[in-house]
Amino acid sequence: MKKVKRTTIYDIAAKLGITASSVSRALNNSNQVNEKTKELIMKTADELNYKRNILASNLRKGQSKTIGVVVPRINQNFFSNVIAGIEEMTYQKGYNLIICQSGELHDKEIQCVNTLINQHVDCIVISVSADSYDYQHLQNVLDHGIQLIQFDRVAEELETLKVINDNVQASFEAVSHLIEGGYKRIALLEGPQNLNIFKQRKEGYLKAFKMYNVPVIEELIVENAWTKELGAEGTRKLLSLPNPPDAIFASTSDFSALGVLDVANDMGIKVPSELGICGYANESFSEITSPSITTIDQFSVYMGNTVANLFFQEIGNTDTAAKPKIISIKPELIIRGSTLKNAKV
Amino acid sequence: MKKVKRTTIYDIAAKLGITASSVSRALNNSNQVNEKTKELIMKTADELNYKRNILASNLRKGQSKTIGVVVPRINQNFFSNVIAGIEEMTYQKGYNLIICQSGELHDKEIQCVNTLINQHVDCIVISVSADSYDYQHLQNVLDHGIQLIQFDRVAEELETLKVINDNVQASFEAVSHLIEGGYKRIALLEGPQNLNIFKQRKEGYLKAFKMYNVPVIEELIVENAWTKELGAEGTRKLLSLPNPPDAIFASTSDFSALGVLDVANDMGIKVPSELGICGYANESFSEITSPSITTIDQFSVYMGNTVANLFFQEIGNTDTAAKPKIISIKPELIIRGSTLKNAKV
DNA sequence: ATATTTTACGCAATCGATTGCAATTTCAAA
DNA sequence: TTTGAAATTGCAATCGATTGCGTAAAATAT
Repeated sequence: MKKVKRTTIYDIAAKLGITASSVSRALNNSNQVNEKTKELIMKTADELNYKRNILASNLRKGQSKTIGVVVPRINQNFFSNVIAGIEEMTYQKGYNLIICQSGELHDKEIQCVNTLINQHVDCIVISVSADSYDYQHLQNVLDHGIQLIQFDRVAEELETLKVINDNVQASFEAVSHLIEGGYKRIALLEGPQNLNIFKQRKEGYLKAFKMYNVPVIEELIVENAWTKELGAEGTRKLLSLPNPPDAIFASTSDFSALGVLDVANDMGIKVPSELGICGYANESFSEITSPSITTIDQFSVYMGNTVANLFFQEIGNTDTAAKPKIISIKPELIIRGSTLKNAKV
Repeated sequence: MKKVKRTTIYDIAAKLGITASSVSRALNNSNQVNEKTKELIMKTADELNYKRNILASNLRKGQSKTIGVVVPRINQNFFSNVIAGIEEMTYQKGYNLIICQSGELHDKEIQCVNTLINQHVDCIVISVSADSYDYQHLQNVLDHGIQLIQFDRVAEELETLKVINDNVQASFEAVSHLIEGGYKRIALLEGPQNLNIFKQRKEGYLKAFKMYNVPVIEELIVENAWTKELGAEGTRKLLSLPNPPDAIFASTSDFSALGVLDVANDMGIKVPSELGICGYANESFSEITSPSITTIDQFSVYMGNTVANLFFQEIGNTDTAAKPKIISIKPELIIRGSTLKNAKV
């Protein structure tokens, strides 16, 4: 690659016999520079193919107009949607996004966060990884005076801005739907309980049982079943119980629900008449399985939008005493074939 | 958010009664600073919670250690996988990724590219949007001395580094598979022909016909059918022909193939016995439809890896005369139920 | 024509890290 | 003890843009 000397404001200034100050002011559309000169400068800048050096500009101004995003995996539907949603909003305002993936690893997450602090980003947006056990690195972000916004998977004990789904409610509605549909023995595939979201989904599950006065059966709760494979494994165990469940709520994801469906098919168990299945996240495929899978939509793109807007709202806000905001988005239960026990399909 | 004065190398220097020069050298692990002082500096830096200001560093060094990525949509499986693949490699080398989405719009794409030039990124990685009609903005990237890598959807006339799929070959194999499977009238759902990838897929389709000495039937080629809806629409037209096809190659995507499957199901046409279906891209759902859809895997994550590695390889290379490299990845035909005409399923 | 206010522009410092060159110190060889 | 080389450290310029302060020039008022 050939080294090209890029044109600076000094080049423009030299060509016009003026100072860089005026050029800078003109380019920033300051009103303390003559209209004629301004036009001239603009024209020359264009001719010389000038592009402002953001590094220099930001260094001087002490900001970076950059937002760092840390997610477990970029190529996971939910996260890529949230990122798309963030980008949509931030792009308009001239902000850039730096994206990192933690790969669900605590150490890598720490590295990512430190990288972003180094970059002097104006804000860090994060959804913590599954094996995060402490949050010193997030506290560190705050100590550096960097705005921190957590979304979806959040460390609740940290007082930061948060954008979350109301997992309890969603889960509650899903299980209520199963109960009302006539299912009697409803199993739960749960995720790592150190993640708030999975804890909340379990909470919603239990809440529904309480509400409908149905006793909870411990053996129907399967830990750590948050992939397709683990979901399938859990299902096999459940279905070979002397008294197997007649519905399974795969609270971790649609992938896990897919595992359930696979096993049911293998074992010749009819869905939804003999076994109801409910997933979580409204992955695109959940609509096209047969039967299609009842699931919960999290409005992920909208969630991204919300995160971005929250940030912009806060930078305008100098009130130190303001309490950290928590925005909760209500997910929506999407009822499909897999939970329609009594319907004629 | 409270304003926090961040510690600089001058703070460290002052505390130790030495110069910033030495601090800088120590932090860069230069060997022209005494081991003892170095240790002391490191320790103090740590105590003061020092983080290097990358803006200043990069400004001075005239680089940004940042790679810009422009894709039509972040939250599209293929692209988010490529991005994940790029990130995997670049992260290790201390590079950051700035992500933009063009939304398939030419103008937004230009804006994105300009933003990235402003940012003084070291490299721009791009997959052009569907309605791009000229490539002045890409030429502009080169004129600024910024490395440019195109992937998947590329402007062929521009001499840049490219990482592509061998679409012709993949398409050829897919259609050959259909022909050999006993399908006689094979239709093509094609995408916008201004995108090289779709042109190539059509080429592969035609090539297979030639190879097997099968005449091409123009009425079986449907333009611009690259979403699920358009795919469905095209399929309806095709199947209502006096002499309908017995196989459809949805060369644009699995989504389009899904549209085909839906219509076939609606019309009571049996897949694969009465109608064969082949998609493109190996979306996760293609495996779980019934029947599962034969498709083509593009090794998207690997493609991202390749892009990143290509970049790192090139920055070491000062040879101006070197010709731009084109790396072609061979996709793989994944045969599934939807094209097994004669198999007993 | 003179005084006063605007307007437009220049000067020079600043943001924080890096680096070529010079100066000083250290240490071993003569 | 002197000398020369090597190892450390300091000085000061630099990257490019921004901005407070000051001044000259132009515009307005007296």
